[in-house]
Amino acid sequence: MALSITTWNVNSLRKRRDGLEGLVRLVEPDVICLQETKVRDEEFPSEWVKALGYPHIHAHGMPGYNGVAILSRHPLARLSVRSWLSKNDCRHISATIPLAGGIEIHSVYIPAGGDVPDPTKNPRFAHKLGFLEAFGKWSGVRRRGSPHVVLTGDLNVAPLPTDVWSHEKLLSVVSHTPREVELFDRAFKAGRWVDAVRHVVPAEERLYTWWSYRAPDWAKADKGRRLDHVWVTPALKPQIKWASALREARGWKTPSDHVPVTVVLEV
DNA sequence: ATGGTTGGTAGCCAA
Repeated sequence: MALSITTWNVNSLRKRRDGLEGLVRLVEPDVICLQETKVRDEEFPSEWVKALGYPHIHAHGMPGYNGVAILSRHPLARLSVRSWLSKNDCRHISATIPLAGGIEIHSVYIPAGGDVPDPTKNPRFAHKLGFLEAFGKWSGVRRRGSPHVVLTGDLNVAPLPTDVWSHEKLLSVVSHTPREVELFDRAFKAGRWVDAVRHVVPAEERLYTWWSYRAPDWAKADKGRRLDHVWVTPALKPQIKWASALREARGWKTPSDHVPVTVVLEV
C-alpha cells in the first residue's frame, strides 16, 4: 500500500487552519509532520485536526516558539519526545506506525541560527552548530527493532548548490554556509540516509521549500531555499514512489513561509 | 549596506 508523508513548517498551527485544509484537500497525506506549531499542548487544536481526518496526534509544544507535531490517519505507537543540548525546547518528536514491521516517523525542527554566521558573535548560530553536531552523532545510531525510519522536518540547512537561488551569494548566509553544510552532510552520511526528495527530483534541478516573507514578490524574485527534508533508511529507498514540494502553497492567502514537502512510499 | 514581513505575546524577540 501507499503511505504518503508530508512535512510542513506551518509557522503557527493556529494561523494555518485554512492552509492545513488546503494541504489535505490537495495532497491527502496519511501522515503530516509539523514544525513551528507555536502552541502549547493544552491549546493544541485537536478537534479540528481530528475533523480533518487525523485522529492520531502526537504533539509537543511551548508558548511562542518552536513546537512539533505528528498527525496521522494510522495509529501511532511508541510516542517519544527528544530534547537536545539539555534544552526542552520542543524540536523533536517521533512515533511509530504499525505498517511494514513498524515505520518510525520523526518530526524535527533544527534551530534557524539567527543572521550572523559567526558562533563567537551570535549565540544562536553557535547553538545551531552544536545542535547539528549532536544531531549528527544521534543520526548515525540505528536502533534495533526499528527497521524503517522516516526523518522529516525543517532542518534549516540547504545542502546543495541547487537548493538555493544563488550558491555563491549564500555561502555567507546562515543555512548554506560551508560549516553548516559540512555538519549536515556528516549527519546525513553517518546514518546512511537516503534523501527521498532528491531521489525523485534530480540534484541538477533547483528545488526550494522556503521563501522569505520579506520579499515584495516572492514568486517573481524566487529567492528560495530547500530547508525542509525527508530522509529515509536505506531499505526504504526502492519504495520511494513520488516526492514533491507544494510550491503553490506559498501563494495561498496567509501562507507559511515554508511549503509542505511530501514523499510517497510503497510499503 | 540596509530593510523588508509574519507571528507570538506584550513592547520586543525569533524567523
